[in-house]
Amino acid sequence: MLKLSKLTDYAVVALVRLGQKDEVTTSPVLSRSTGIPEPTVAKVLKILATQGIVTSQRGARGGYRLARPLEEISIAAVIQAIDGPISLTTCVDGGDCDARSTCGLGGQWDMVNAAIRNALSAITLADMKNHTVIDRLDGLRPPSMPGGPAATA
Amino acid sequence: MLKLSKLTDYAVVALVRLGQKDEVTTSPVLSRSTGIPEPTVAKVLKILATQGIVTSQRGARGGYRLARPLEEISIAAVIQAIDGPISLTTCVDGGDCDARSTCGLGGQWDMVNAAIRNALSAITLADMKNHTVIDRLDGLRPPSMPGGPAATA
DNA sequence: CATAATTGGACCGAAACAGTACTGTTTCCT
DNA sequence: AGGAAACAGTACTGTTTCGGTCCAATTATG
Repeated sequence: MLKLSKLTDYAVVALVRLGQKDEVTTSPVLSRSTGIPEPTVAKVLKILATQGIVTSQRGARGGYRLARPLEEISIAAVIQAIDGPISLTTCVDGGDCDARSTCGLGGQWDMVNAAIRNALSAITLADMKNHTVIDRLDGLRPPSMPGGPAATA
Repeated sequence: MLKLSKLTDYAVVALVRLGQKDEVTTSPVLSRSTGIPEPTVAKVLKILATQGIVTSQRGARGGYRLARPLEEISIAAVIQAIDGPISLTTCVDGGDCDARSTCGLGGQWDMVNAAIRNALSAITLADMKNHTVIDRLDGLRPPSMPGGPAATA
């Protein structure tokens, strides 16, 4: 369905919440303030810690803290941290595409991937809080749609 | 992994192949010329037919034909035909997002969805054959990256 | 030094997906 | 008119991935 996992959704919510206070926060606290089930939010934070999105402090009085301010964390970074690399097809690099010869289109999907990555990299977590990104999104639209081909979508 | 289904990949390959000849083509022929297993390519074409991407001719000497030229079929249209609507989160419209109150960010995901849809609508199947889309993709990049926030991805 | 609190990593069940097979309907050719 | 070819629809099965849970490693505190 081209939808990202629910974990990623949780991650964004948790990260935005984390960005509101610049202090270490534990999983239980984050669970209560976001409504996300405690084990789940713990898992999400764990993954984000390994990816360097948040820093972790183990032991008593431990918790999590944003590694960077919200403005410097793109949606693409979060998605890549949780869901893995953004590559729409398996036959991008080193994939097991055995029909490469008959397929006709060599690696044209990379182009599509790049387009999506661009769109996702332009939106930061800070933008998810306020609506200030809309102006910038207008700039993302193609300057002219020759003949109006893609009007189907 | 934010990857689209393999069926969609097959669909693009089959459609591009269909666009090379303006004549009805059967599933077996398409299977041989693309390397996609016959039952699978048949399934894909069936779905595409119901979505109006291709037209079908039943009976002997039947087969499939593009409903529109490749230039007028966007990647987004194909993805939506196979994988369903492009909506990254379940809490977009009428979703079962029960944490809407504590979630903080209302429906900010719609913005992200729109960005992706834009990127995907700007690429047509014809672009998948030739590399001519690159110029237009440059236009998709945000005009200015203030402070370079999303440089992470 | 012992204890409690908290993260880190491994495990397991469930749901969605890809792929396949079968049956029915329609159309062309003989 | 009869048979063959090809699409249409449905149902089934194996696999993968996702979401969630549990136990072990680590550290501050008293």
